[in-house]
Formats: sequence, C-alpha cells, structure tokens
Amino acid sequence: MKIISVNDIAEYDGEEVSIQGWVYKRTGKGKLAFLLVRDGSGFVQCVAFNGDLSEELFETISHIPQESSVVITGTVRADKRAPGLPGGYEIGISAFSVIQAANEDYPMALKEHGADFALDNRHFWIRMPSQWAILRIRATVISAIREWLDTNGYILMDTPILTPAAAEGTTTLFETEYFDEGKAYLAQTGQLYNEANIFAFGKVYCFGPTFRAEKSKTRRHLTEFWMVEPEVAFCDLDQLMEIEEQFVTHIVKRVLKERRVELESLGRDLSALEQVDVPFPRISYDKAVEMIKEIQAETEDPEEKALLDIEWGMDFGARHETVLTKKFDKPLFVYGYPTQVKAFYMEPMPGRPEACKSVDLLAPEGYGEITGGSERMSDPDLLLQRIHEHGLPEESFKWYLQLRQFGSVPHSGFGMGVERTVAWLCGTDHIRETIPFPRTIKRVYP
RNA sequence: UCCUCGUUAGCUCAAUUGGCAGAGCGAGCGGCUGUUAACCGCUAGGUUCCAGGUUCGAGUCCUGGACGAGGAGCCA
Repeated sequence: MKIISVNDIAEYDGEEVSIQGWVYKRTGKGKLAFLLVRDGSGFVQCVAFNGDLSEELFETISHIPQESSVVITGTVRADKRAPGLPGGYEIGISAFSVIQAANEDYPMALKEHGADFALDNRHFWIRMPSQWAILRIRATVISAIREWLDTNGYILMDTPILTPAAAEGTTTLFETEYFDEGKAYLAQTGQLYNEANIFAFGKVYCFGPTFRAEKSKTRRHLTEFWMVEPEVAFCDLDQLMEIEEQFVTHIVKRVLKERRVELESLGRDLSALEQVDVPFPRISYDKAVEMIKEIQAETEDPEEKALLDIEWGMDFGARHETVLTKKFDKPLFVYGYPTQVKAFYMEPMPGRPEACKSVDLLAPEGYGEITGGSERMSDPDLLLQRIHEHGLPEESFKWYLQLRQFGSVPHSGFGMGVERTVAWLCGTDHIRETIPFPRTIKRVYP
C-alpha cells in the first residue's frame, strides 16, 4: 500500500492509502472511534466503525494510548467535519498496526500548560499543533532567507563561532578556555569578519547561531539565537534600506504562500502580513523622538506616560518601539540614531558627528526590532579613535583596521534575528516558542 | 543587578476570619454510530516548594531560603 504524507492528502480523495505516524488524540462514540493522527507533515482524523472491523481490532483502536506509533491503512474521503491540519479529509480505517503502544502516563495533556512545565517538556511540546506550526514556519523563514540571498548574488561565508574578543563592547560574552592562547569567546556577531569577506567577494552573508550572555529576562531574548548578517561593498545607508525591504518582503510573501495552513492554525491575522510590500516607511531618529513625545503628551495613564519619557540621545525602550510601530501598518525603518547608543564602527552622519548612519527595522504590532544595520565607518583614523573610546583592545582589531588601508569603500550591512522575525510572523507572544530548544538565562534543559 | 508576582493531585487552578485537602482536565474501567476542549457514570491519584517559628489547631500568619515568571537595563 502506498504510504502518503498527510499534507498531500487532498490528492488521494477516494483512494486507499497508508499513513505512518503517532496517535495525537483519541475520542470514541460507542461503535465509532476517532483518532487524530500526526505524521510530521500534518494531522488527520482516522475513523474506525465497529461494524467494518473485527471486534479485536476495534477494541485495539478504541484503547490505543496517546502517542502510540502506528501504521494505518484506509480510504481517504472528503468530509468538512473532519478536524486536522490541513483538515477537511479523513481516513476510514481498514487496517491498523501498532509499532509501539505508548505508556499511559504521557505528561502533556491536551490543554494549556504553564511556561515552566511546557519548557521542561519541550521534547514533547513540539508535538503539539501550535509548536509544530511555528517551527515549520521557522524552517520556511530560514529557507526564504537563503533563497533570496543566494539568488541575489550574495556568497555564503561562514564566520567563526570561537572568537578572540568582543566585537561590540557593550554586551557580555560567553567565555571559554582556548588551549594555550588564553580565553576565547562565543561569537555575538560575524559582522567584522564579513567586512573582510566583502573585499574578496563583494556581497556576502553569514548565518549561524549567536551567543549573548546578557542577563535579559524578557519575552524577546534568548542567550542562543540565530542571526543572518548580509554585508555589501559599495553600498550606502539608503541602498541598505532598499535591500532590507526587498529581503523582508520576500520572506513574508513566501511564508504566506507556503505556510498558510500553519498561520491560520495559529489564529494569525493574515491581512496584516499581506500588507507587507516595498517600500517601507522611513523616519529619522529625530522625527521618531518627536512622535514619541506627541504620543506621550496624549497619554492619560501616568505609568504609561513615565515609560514613554524620552530625550534626544537616549536609546528606545520596548515601550517606545511599540507605540511608534502602532502608527504604521508596515515594518518601519528608523535611521540616524545617536552615535553614543550604537556600536563603534558606524559611519557618522555628514556634518552631524552626534548621529550615525544606522538603521533599525521595527516590526509592526509591537514586535520590536527585527533588524539592525548601518553604513560602516571607512576612515581608519576615526575608527582607531572609536576603538580606544570604547575601551576595546587595539591588538584584536589590527586586521580590521588594515581593511581600511587597502581599498576601502563605502559599505553597509545588517543583522536579522530569526526568532524575532518568526515571532512577528506567527503572532507568538514569546520568542522561546520560535526555536526548537530555547536557551535562556534560566534554562539549558532539555 | 533591580522591581513586581507566583509555587496546593500528572496538568490548570479553588480552599471564607487560622478550623475535615477540593474541582475541572488528563489517566483507568463502563455506556453512547460523527466526535471537534465531546458527553454521562464509576475508580485511582496529595511531603500544600524547603527549614524554622507562633498557635489547642497553619495551605492560610511570621522569619529565612530555594525555584520560577514578567518587566527594567541591554540587545536581534
């Protein structure tokens, strides 16, 4: 018998097929038994009728424990009552074999769970439809990222994960012993290496795990997360924004095309995502500060009003980003942040050294910063001065400074956090659901 | 690091002024020919986070601790 994938079930209406998978849920109604079976590609209802099967087989089916692994053969039929993902089709069981009958004390009941319990059981939680949907969307986001970059002339350059020193002095690093060479640190960005790579390859990207030992305990932070970082020679800040908006639009359109079943199962408002298209609105940091001040003036709630306090020169908090993005229905570029709140390597605005050629892309609906980028500094003397100002070890950056002395050109790049992007696309309220096994300040298990 | 909140059955949560430890879900058994978080009946299931203290009596009050969550800062 032909073994099919559940997500292709519509192609087999009326045919007898087999599926191999796991019993997700079982309900019964006297002489009928309903099994919701998942096979990795989807969820499908299988129906057993007492009159069509031997008494022994019907008893087996109507008592099969949740999560048992099974092979089921039967006839596919369209029935709008049938639940499932994609749903609308069910299998009338004619043959049924058990690979392993699961223990009866499966810990994940089919109901809502608290965060701590769900995360302790992450190895089981990923079997549930919501997590299954999010992680399938994640895979498509990653595929779309690679597809766009690979077809637009970007060369993949894997950058090191073990690195000699802080690339950006502001964040804390995971430290490890490195033989006789002293300390090494887990990478928090591949950008500096990509700045070397562009002088050999023009347009490059790196894509891998990134590590931040910050003691952040919020729904937007992980200690290990995935970041894609494109870097482009002969590219200024305006050109960078054009690249970013095409890139993000491509990702959104592909997820809408290929993961509609998953998005709908999550209850995501698709109309919000369907509005995403080039060009994205662009506002300066100066304008953003003005807008936040206006919003603050209209705010009644004193607590909220205090959270919105802002003066030119301050970085935005989560609250600032949220109120700002609610004024737009597409992702929003904010460019020209104060130099003092950004990393050392950003090119100053012409005639305004207090601001730099940086740009953040803020997702709509309050999901916050999903990309951060800038035009990189090209003057070697100023760069050295900045490294000193930030208290960074000059010796570690010798090679980086040399890049500016042998064919330096205007160049720009950005980093995009995969998990924050997936959280936005899925409408998930916590980033920990967007990676198979999240690492946070309080969790390295399972 | 700081602020706030929380910890009771496998899970989600109740428990009045300090007075017999409870429900729903899940599990097992039985019933029901279309279930969608099914429904109905029965059964099993407890170190109330830990250590002290007050009290005739503590899930509840006090002291200390552990663990967790969300937010701030920082960032993608």
